[in-house]
Amino acid sequence: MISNKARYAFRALLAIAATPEGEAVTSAEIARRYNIPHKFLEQILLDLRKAGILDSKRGKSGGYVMLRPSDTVSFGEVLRIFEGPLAPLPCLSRQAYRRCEDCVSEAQCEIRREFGRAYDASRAVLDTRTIGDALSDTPYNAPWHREDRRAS
Amino acid sequence: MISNKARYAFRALLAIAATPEGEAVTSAEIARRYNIPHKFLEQILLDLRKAGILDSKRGKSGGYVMLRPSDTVSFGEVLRIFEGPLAPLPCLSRQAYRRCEDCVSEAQCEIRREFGRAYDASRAVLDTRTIGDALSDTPYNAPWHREDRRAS
DNA sequence: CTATTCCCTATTAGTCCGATAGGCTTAAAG
DNA sequence: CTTTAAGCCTATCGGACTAATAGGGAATAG
Repeated sequence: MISNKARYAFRALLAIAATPEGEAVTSAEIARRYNIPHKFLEQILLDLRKAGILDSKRGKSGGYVMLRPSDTVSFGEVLRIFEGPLAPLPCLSRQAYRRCEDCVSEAQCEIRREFGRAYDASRAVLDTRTIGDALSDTPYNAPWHREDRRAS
Repeated sequence: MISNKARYAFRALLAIAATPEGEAVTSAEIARRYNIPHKFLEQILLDLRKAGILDSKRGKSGGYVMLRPSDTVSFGEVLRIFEGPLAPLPCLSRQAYRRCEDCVSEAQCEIRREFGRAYDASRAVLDTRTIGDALSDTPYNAPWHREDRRAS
């Protein structure tokens, strides 16, 4: 299960990305629409701003807007901001690699192999799909349906 | 990241499943081989026994053996014993469904849709691959390579 | 100048993780 | 029948994290 914090972040991002260009959304408005504790949401939006995803305007008629285009912000990126590394094992994380103390041989570790597969599959979605995709409901091209055009 | 507890459980299961039929493995032996705190491991093996996956023999020359064949025990099943529901959102769990309080319309929820895809992809590995597969290194048939023989 | 909105930090209750501890029960070996 | 090696069971505990709550400070439009 992902944390409430991360889920609220997605809720807010989708709302902000869905509003017309140039128009700002306030934290209070988002909190009201989705029943999110207001002060809690403020912290979350602050994190998203510090991560360079949102921009904010203070004072009356202030609020939040996207800093980067919504189709450059993947679900994986946002998730990592609030949950840390997504890898199921420390030895599978690139950004936070650690050896497992109970591992005899990483190269032959069955646990690593199987969870590596699960992680790859999960990442194929999370690191590919963006907030923009989700909003426009761009059909998801699962790898097992995807025509791979890299080669030609 | 999965918990140490779950990782130790896999380590133990793989060790037990890999020993010749009829031969029991002691918790002390496993703890020594993999640097796992012994008393902690005991609790884990107890959980696996209560879940009907392992059988145990007490007293001198006792130990643990598989109760069910190792190729009927999936990674997903074991994971659920120690981590609870694997679904990334409460509204995606069949065994522990809960509505998200910040959700306006579940049917149109973009978060649910995208995480549903990630969950499906992950489950395609975790609920398919078994301890037995992992030991024999049965090649993983990713869905995007798999020949589907259901229809004919 | 005032209302509105974002910005920042501290605190807190509760839960979970990762062990550690201590003793009880069972059973094979001598 | 005693010893010894195993599993069985419950309690406890420090530390980290989650999900808020709280209280104000700073900027800015009108």
